Amino acid sequence: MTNRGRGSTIAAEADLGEVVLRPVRGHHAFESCVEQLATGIRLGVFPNGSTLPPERELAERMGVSRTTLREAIAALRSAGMVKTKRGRGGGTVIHHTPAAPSDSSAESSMAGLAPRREELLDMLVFRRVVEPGASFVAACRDVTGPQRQFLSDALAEVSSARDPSTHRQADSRLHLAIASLTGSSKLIHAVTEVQSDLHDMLQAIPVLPVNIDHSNAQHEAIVRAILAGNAPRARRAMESHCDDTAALIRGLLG
Amino acid sequence: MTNRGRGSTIAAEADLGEVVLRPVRGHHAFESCVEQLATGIRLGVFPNGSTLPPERELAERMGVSRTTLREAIAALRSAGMVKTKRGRGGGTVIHHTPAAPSDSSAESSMAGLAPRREELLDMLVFRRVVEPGASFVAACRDVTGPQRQFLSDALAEVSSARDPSTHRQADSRLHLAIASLTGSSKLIHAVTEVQSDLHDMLQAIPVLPVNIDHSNAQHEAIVRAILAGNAPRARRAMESHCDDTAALIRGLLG
DNA sequence: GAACAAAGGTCTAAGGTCGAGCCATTGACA
DNA sequence: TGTCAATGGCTCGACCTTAGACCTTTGTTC
Repeated sequence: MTNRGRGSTIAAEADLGEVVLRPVRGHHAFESCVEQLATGIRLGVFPNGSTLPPERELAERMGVSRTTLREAIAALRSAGMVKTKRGRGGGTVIHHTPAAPSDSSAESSMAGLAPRREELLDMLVFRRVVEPGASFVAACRDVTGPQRQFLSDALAEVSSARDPSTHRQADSRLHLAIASLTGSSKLIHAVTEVQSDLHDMLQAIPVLPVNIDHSNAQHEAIVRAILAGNAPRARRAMESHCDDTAALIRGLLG
Repeated sequence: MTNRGRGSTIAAEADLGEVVLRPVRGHHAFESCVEQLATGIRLGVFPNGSTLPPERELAERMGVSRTTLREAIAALRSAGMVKTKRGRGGGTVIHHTPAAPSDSSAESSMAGLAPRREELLDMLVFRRVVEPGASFVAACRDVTGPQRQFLSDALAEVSSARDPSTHRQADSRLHLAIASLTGSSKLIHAVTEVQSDLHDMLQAIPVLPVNIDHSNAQHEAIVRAILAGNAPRARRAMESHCDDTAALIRGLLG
């Protein structure tokens, strides 16, 4: 496209123009807000019963007008994900609704994700780079006392989670906790995106107890390596973890 | 923020809400278009004298209305970066303007980047994850004949670049070429962003011939490892390369 | 030279988004 | 109990963005 047989003597690089240009923004501001907040809620970043920041503050942090943010919140409210109370001490309260039990057939559950197949496969590649990278960086950091506690708590929550839904959330939180230790907002964002897609997929498939046990063992290895400051081992452990999840998902996506 | 002492029994995770929420979109569509196109031009993705895709097609690929895209192009035109010709066979032609020679003092050149200091340091962390990751993935891929040629050509261009400006562009193109071998649009985008920031910095500092020689040697090692399909070595080589550039830049940013 | 095709140039109506101000409700505190 | 502060609820005008249709220019082809 960049070169169409005239004007340029360079042909080989033409492909770069193809791959570098990308949609300037996926959706409208409203949709992005809904998605970001809903993701935060589903991933358990905002625990059940907790309160969102005030609208004015949230709007500013999300770089969006209060009008738009309010529409997004209204959407969440009509979806039953939050409840709003006015007045001082009021606010928007997270109200986790138990995930509607999908029909237990893996194929039909994954069917809804079929249109996003390419995107999701791409995500798995991207994840295999950023999550191990984040583990590596986290292990290089001087992790302070409270942060060690934060990480250990997140690990304990995953291990002790009873039902699949709770486990899913705790899993996401652990991965986000690791990313947050890096202190890099770009890395954190990359992991958040990845976890959001991953969440969609893993919630759509029945995860066996055997998978969960295996996953928990890997989580422990990752956290141990990070706390020990052993960056290469942290990365390798996370790589194995990503590879195993990816294999499971690729198998189902075909 | 997420929890303010009431409503939630969980306090430790409150931080996640802080770090996960992020601006929904950096700028308006118009600004993003300008930035993306200008970046493509500066990085040499669109070689001098080449023609942009037709407006209608470009608009669609960038997910933006033709009106908006046209405004962006008008901005580039008034900045002297492109020239437009009407009629069949016409189009928007890239017109590289020689970079305005900055005053040769490194401190004063970097001064303009001071407001972005945090962002740029973050970028170096992110880069150290995504570029080695991209090299790793690229080396895992079955690189076809034309792709091998593409990569080799990009390498040759960097090595043979005469002036600093040409070298900068060829360098960016090589890194983008490696990323494009992964076939992952998320990875490509991550590398594009990183290279854009990097470009701003490296153009602001005087790069010594000694640095360029060193850099060229590293580039060759990276490309060799990728062509040989040696993923771990490709990653290690790219890590060294990133570390060296980062050390140079961190030193100047303070 | 005439017709066509491929580009950029222009216009309009409809809707999204913003920012800013003001209102309404509620709990905290003097 | 009365006042205040913090919070969500609402409205309005300005601007940005979109989608589509139509115009103009220009090279190609017959």
